Amino acid sequence: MELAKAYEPKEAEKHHYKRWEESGFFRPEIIQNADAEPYSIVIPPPNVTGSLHMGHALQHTIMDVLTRRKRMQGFRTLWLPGTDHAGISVQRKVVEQLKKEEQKSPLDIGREEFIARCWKWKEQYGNTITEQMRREGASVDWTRHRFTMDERLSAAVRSVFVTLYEEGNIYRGLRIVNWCPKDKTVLSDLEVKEETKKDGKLTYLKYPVIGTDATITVATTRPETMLGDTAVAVNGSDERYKDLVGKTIALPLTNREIPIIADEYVDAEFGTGAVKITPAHDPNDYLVGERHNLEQLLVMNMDGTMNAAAGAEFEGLDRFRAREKVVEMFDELGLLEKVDDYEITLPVCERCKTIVEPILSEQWFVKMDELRDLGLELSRQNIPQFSPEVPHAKVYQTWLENLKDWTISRQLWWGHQIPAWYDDEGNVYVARTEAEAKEKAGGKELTQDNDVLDTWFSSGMWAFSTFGWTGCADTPVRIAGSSGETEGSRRSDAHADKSVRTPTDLETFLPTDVLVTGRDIIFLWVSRMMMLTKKFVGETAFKDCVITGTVLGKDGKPMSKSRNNGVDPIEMFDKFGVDATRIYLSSIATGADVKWNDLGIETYRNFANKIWNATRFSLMNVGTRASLPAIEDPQAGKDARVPTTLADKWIISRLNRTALDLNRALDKYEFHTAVSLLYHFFWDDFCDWYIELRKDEINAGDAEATTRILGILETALRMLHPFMPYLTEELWQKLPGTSAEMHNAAYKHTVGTQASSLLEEKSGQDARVPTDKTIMLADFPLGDAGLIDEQAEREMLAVIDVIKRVRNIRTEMQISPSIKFDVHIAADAGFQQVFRDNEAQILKLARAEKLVISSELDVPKASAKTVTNDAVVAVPLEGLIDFDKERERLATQINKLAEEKTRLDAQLSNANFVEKAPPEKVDGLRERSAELEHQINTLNNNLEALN
RNA sequence: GCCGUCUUAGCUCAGUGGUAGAGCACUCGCUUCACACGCGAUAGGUCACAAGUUCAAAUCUUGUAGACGGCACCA
Repeated sequence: MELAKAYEPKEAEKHHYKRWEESGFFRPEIIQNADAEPYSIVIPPPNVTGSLHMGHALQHTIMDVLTRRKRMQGFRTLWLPGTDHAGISVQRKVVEQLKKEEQKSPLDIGREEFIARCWKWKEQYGNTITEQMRREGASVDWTRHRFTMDERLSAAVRSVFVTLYEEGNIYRGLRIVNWCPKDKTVLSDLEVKEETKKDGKLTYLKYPVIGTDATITVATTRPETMLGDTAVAVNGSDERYKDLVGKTIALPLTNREIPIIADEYVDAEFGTGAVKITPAHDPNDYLVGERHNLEQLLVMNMDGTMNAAAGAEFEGLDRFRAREKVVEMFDELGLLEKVDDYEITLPVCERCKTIVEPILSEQWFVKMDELRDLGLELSRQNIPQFSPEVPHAKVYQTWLENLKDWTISRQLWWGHQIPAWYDDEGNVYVARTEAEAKEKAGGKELTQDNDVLDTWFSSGMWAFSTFGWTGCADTPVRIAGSSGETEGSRRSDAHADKSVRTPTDLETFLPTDVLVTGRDIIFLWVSRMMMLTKKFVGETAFKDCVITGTVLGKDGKPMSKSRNNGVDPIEMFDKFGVDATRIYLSSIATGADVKWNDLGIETYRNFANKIWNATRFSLMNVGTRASLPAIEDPQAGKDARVPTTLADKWIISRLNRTALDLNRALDKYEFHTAVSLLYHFFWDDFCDWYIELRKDEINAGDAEATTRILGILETALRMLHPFMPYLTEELWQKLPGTSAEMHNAAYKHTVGTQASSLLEEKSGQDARVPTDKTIMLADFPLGDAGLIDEQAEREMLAVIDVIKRVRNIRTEMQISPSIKFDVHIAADAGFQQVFRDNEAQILKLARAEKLVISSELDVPKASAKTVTNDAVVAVPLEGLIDFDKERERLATQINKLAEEKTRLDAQLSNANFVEKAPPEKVDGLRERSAELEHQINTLNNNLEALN
């Protein structure tokens, strides 16, 4: 069998995914074992407006690694994909499109038509990311793809809303909210970010006090809001203003009179100690206003212009223009005290960066007390278990403890319209459907609330709405809902006998096993999913939560369009291959930020090529052989052959050790450790040593050696598969002896039998009969501690040491690789045997002519000598040796050993150390010190012998 | 203001009480019959700084400096 000289990722990426998907390999239904333990992950649904970025690539890789490993282990595995309707993002796209193509505004075409356009947009452009996920190799079950505005998911949203409303956990109220004048919608606190403005101004305005000549000075960063002032507040204990409290101010530019009040909120030390109070435009002023029963005067429109209440001179002016004008007019009136430069941080809209206006507005809110307590209760039990735990567990809990009510209405059209209807008198009826609402209203004509729900309201239900929960009669309910006095579970009794029907997805896959996401949405999404799932299904949404780091641009800043420092994953796929990109992303420490660096990915491109070529080598002799014994799995009980050579014992030991460590690392979500283990096992142990050690036999066509290497390789490919699915499938397919018989027991007999009918029944699609073998369903190596052979590893190390020391002599003595020389080794009887048994290997890898093994060295003076932990090695170099160089070489080596010995001896001469350190530690050092002394003496003798 | 993270070889990053690691780059040598996306051999670090705890600190504690993140406030 001939393979190309270099791995061509695109070739492998072309056909495997389609086959996997069409064969139903991604579906949990393919499993034949009824008792298989489920393993499930729901994807953080990307925005339909989105296209794949590095953050997705990273998270998807992690999820796919987890999913593929569990699938190979025979779990009933589901990774559920989906997309989010992304309210504002889609709406903005469609508004832009409408303006550009038809010069129309949403109002021109009306709500219904606008929403139709949004759907159209979604159909047309919303698949970008799902197609890109196929390229990634993401093994998601596409037949279970969900969209947050799917009919059933929307029904679920309405159920949750209605229930929370009926419980009093959702209310409508007039509050100061974050308003984005550009998007013309309210934003939750989490959607508001901060921007520091160095050129801010603090303006000091003088207000005349009626009945006196005095003025009172207030400072403000938003002078235009003075038009809505309804009081000036001072601290009651502030001597300066004591006499003014209770007096009245003639508010300039208006003909209003406002009181001077005393309130503890005011800090006498700060500014002038007097604060203008604008209850309709500032959250703190709002609270002061409530305490003092002040009028809430709204002076701004929702588009950021001033309204009629601001006065005729200001009406219609943009808020920033009005600001200038207020200052100008105060100046003209002689009431402008001063304007100071002032660095200020302003709230801005997360998406459009427009300065957010705090404004009084009637909105819907979720009262978070009960939900918060549910979340906190879990959090105290370490649910979810964050990886990495620091700092997320603590930050998450602290955030929950300080949780405020959640503004859930949004002034958009695209989204879940709030299921609340109003009659002519303004009475509200909350119901799942308009019909229900009408019934409640006694048949009155109703109009539905114009607003839609925050996108995160529906995302927060993702863990259960995706599994079919609607909260309605048809919800596939859970059997033993622990909290479950929800509508859904109450209606469940009729179907509650699990034994007589197929368990629903909700029963099977919730709680999900792990959530993988970025830290930016821990509050927005993770927390809400935890709380809502607990409340409505009585379950933990997920047990573990892996928080990935951020892939930064080359400049160390987060990738963004404005910085133009983004790296497109698709470009990386094209340049280095999907598998190289995946395993590189996996090699980043969990949770750590990393600066993008093409060199990192190149490392793994090279690694992929190394794997390709190791396979190429392993297969080279296969084609010429008529028959080969079946390859066997070199794990306990799976390989009947007893390894005879040291190299075999050693590589089997290393393989099993690697598999054990690998699984341990993956269980702890330490993907970078896993990658490092695989990289070094494959490259160092397998390629650099094992292949080289057995090369001659393999080239000579030795059946045992050829089969053995294929067995090791095959197992390694399975370990690598979750990280590098395309490459490993491509190569595994080419290995002789691989077959569907090697699939995990849970998938045996899947091929061509039950699975196809099952698939057909479930998906309704033309499920092709999967007659082919696939590494995807092969057993994931777990490793066996019983096959770790400490002795073989020690002996192999001795052999490797000798080879390395001889190579070192060759290089240091500048002896051409083409020149062969004799090698003398002195060692104890045990190691003599080891070296004798591996003579051919040592000869080959040290490029030696002859090996002389004895208990005492007997070599001419003109020899280069060296020591290992287990042997003394000499290379007679008559005519080749440069004595000065050899002295230098020996001196360097002695120095190194002596340094170590000095350190150790210093420690050993410390009575405190000997007394207090663990005895095995002390003994270890003593042994090492003795060994070093021996080695140094040997080298010193050699050095003297040269003189 | 509060909470937290980071600072390790030229670069990008692992490690986290017991002799400092990787990849890449660098130096030297190899057209060795799987791979130059390769092979072999070197070199390179008082683990930001200071003090403390400990027999032992890069690792724990405190402080300092620099980089950064979250939350709150911002008259």
